[in-house]
Amino acid sequence: MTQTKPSKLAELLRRGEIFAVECPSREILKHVTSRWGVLVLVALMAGTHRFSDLRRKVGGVSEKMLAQTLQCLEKDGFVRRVSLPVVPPHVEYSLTPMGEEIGRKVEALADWIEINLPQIMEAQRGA
Amino acid sequence: MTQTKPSKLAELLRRGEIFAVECPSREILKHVTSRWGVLVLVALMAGTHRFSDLRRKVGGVSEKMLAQTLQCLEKDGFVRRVSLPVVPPHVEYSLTPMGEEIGRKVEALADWIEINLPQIMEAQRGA
DNA sequence: CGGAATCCAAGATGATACTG
DNA sequence: CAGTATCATCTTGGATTCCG
Repeated sequence: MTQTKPSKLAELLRRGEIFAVECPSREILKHVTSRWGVLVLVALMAGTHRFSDLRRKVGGVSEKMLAQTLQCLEKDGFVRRVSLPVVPPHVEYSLTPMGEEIGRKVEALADWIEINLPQIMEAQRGA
Repeated sequence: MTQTKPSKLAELLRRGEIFAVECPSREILKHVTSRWGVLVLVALMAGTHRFSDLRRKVGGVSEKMLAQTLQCLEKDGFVRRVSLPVVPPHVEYSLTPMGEEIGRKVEALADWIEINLPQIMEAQRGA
């Protein structure tokens, strides 16, 4: 394997690996585009939230799924978890720099859908 | 219902309805961010594909899920299906103008992940 | 070739109860 | 408050088979 250090350009040209079954990107994509992952990222784009704040904001999420989603996003390096050692417990969640970057992409997608919802609904009927 | 025609600005400011359980956007978001929805949209960004082309390109997808995903995206108005009445059957799938728009958002997300995968993997270990 | 239909395994999600 | 643990359920996804 004569493998030179992959340049930024090479990486940019390497598109399409997501189509491969074993591509690690698929896992990340799965986390980020999961039912609650999307909403949590968008919610955190507005700033730091406590666990219960997020639970209230993201309608319909259960404690279990919120905790699980947050742990997952934290492990991927998108979410920062700060636990203040007080009683009662106080835990703050915010986006890391990477989290903000990917959050922008996700938010762009969500916003597009919200804005174009009328056209989409129309297309659904019209077709 | 004294409902004035919602201005573009009003729509832009209406962010956050996705957080509501009953928001219709959630359904669309679900279709678009589904396991195979993302990959099909990105695949179709490269141009028209036949069913079996997509099946080959999108690694790991079963016939059932591909068909289901395509129908769903077609109903939402993102995918155009053209069936040529020949034998053997020949069916072409492509993106509608709306599909291209949302496809760009999805692709941007997928590309970001692929490009930043090294950093993500590093963060996973480092954290 | 491009599906539709069926059956079944696996994983995601939810309600509830409990804990530091 | 911020979770964890457990169990029940509901949805996804895949293998297979059949059809125009």
